Amino acid sequence: MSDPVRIRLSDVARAAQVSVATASKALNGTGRMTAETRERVQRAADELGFRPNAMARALIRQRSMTVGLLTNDSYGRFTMPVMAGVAEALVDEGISVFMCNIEDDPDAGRLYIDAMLDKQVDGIILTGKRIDTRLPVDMSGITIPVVYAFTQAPEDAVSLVSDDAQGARDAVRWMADQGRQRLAHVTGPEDFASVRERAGAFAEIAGDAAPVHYGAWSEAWGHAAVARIWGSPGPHPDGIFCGNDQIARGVIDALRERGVDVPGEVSVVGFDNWEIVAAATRPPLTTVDMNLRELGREAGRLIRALSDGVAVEPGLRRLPCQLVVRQSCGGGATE
Amino acid sequence: MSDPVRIRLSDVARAAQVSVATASKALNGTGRMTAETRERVQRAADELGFRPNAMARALIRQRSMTVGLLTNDSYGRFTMPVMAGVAEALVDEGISVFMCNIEDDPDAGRLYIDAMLDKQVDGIILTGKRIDTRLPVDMSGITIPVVYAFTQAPEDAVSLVSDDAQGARDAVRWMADQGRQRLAHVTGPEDFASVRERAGAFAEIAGDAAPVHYGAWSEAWGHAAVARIWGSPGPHPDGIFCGNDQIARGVIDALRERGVDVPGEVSVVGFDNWEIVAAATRPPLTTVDMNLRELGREAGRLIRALSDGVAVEPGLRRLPCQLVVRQSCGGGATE
DNA sequence: CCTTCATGGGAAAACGATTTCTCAAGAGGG
DNA sequence: CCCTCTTGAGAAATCGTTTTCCCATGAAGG
Repeated sequence: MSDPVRIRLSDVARAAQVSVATASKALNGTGRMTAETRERVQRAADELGFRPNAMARALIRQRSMTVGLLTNDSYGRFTMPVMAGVAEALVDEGISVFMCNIEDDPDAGRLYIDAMLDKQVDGIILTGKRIDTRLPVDMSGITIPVVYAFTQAPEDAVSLVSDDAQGARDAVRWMADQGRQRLAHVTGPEDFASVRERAGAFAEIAGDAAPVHYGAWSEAWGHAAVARIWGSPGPHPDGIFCGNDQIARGVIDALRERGVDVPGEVSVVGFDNWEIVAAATRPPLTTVDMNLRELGREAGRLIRALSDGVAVEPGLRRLPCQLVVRQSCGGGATE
Repeated sequence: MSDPVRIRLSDVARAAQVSVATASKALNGTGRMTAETRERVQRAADELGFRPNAMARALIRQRSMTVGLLTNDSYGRFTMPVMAGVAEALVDEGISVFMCNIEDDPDAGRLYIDAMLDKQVDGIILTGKRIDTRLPVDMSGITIPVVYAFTQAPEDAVSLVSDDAQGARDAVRWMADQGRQRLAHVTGPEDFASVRERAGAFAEIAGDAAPVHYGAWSEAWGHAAVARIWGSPGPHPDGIFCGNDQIARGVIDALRERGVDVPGEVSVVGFDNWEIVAAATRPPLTTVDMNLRELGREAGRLIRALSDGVAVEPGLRRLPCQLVVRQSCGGGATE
């Protein structure tokens, strides 16, 4: 019941009858010694269950093997996958991640950044819920590596976003390939960069004459948009590309309520691949996945490279999105 | 452009013309010295922007001011609020949280637990997505404080869950108070402890004769349940308590499609207060909030107490849920 | 036989704080 | 005038590693 004391390197050294210096070198594969000595130390370490104290190691190596992840996405919709990717990319190196949620509070931002700096993190990844707003933190004067992932970044920073335009193009092209001729776009507020980007891509494929309806990021707006479109005269669209999955959900529900068949009469495609929404629509939603996990993985790799001193070209990197085909658009698998 | 060197305590000491020992004591408010000296050191520290190296401090104090948070809820639905609460409770003490997601992978579990131990965390909080399954990690032999929050715990552990029975009772009682007489319960799979607990509470208030329909945690099941109930003869329920918000959403949608007015003819109450679902139902959903953030806060407090050596009674603590009244049940505010 | 050199291993200085002693100086008492 | 006691401050040990020398030893070469 006594506190099972932690085994120190000196304990291993004593057990193996060598000095701590030799023990350290043996376990780290550095220094020169006979194979026999190295093995003896290894064995002793294993038997005693030695685990090096990361604090002591960090102190001398000047590397804490820790990175900070700051987000303002309290809901976790975007952050959880990014974080999973980051962790995945770094776990093999024994690097762990400190996650902090600052919810748009600049004070919390300062507080957490300071805490990270005090803890000597090797790098900071900033991530958020919106690609065109910055986290309320002042990163000037920070000398450790910083990577921006899915949040707005200064020009000269290393940053990562999803290639919304490509994703949108793929989605719209897919509808066109299904033979849809009269396409429409129902999306969120025009002041979101991702809205403009997706709308631009939509126009690129569907033509400048194809209507774009701006509104809110909600199911309610999807409903309202359908009411508006079907309420006006003229031929109705046979394909609707939605700015996100919630809007798509609203659109599909509204169409069903009007007796319009999806995907028979109208194809619908969403954006985000938010499983919980996409899988629950009737029919299940064909939508664009932003590959946030891969984005997180890349962020992790970049942070690692940077803190290893590898030169990394600054600037914005766009990572490809992927169309996930379900049934709301025809032509899909029967998932 | 040169690396703005970090200020060390020795720099402060030199600037204030005292020894590091005195500087340390001055800044920590310990030791004996004239007020003038203390202030001088303080001033020097401020001017230089001194921030103590947490690693060095942790090494000697044997406290890393860090806690680990392990979860298997990759989606973050439950973990994000818990984590926010934990961070909130600990940030004032300068304690940060290491978050790791193990997604039910025992290898990842071991890996992350070891990483936390190596990093000398002062405690570990285990949390999950389900109250009646354990995380796939072996906690035996762990000597630092452990708190279980919203996940199954050994008998003699300190653990925290939401009081689902109380939440369910409140919800059902609320429907009864609205004059609903024929109550039904549509819920998830019977092998979930929370399903049984909520169903038990339902029966307690609605009577043992009131029907309980077990199924899946999905919208689809909500639909199916309504089809089944309304498909059979006899008077239909005028109040449906649902096992979670997704089921409630399905139920409400199905009722609307049948032309049954909610809340006019039938009241519906959900469970979870998953904003994104609850706010999008038509009408907005009255539902039970599990107060996960407060649960996280309490977990943080407990971990802190434990690592301060305060004695904490082991065992299960149930934290109250709260009914959030919207419009799906009548009687509510007009939010 | 003497010099040089490679080799295995250890002593000790870091890393940046905290904490325990120790000590000089001045105050006060007899 | 001497002794004791308080007070302010510093020297040094410590936390648990890594890393840089440095030193024996024995082999090889002239």
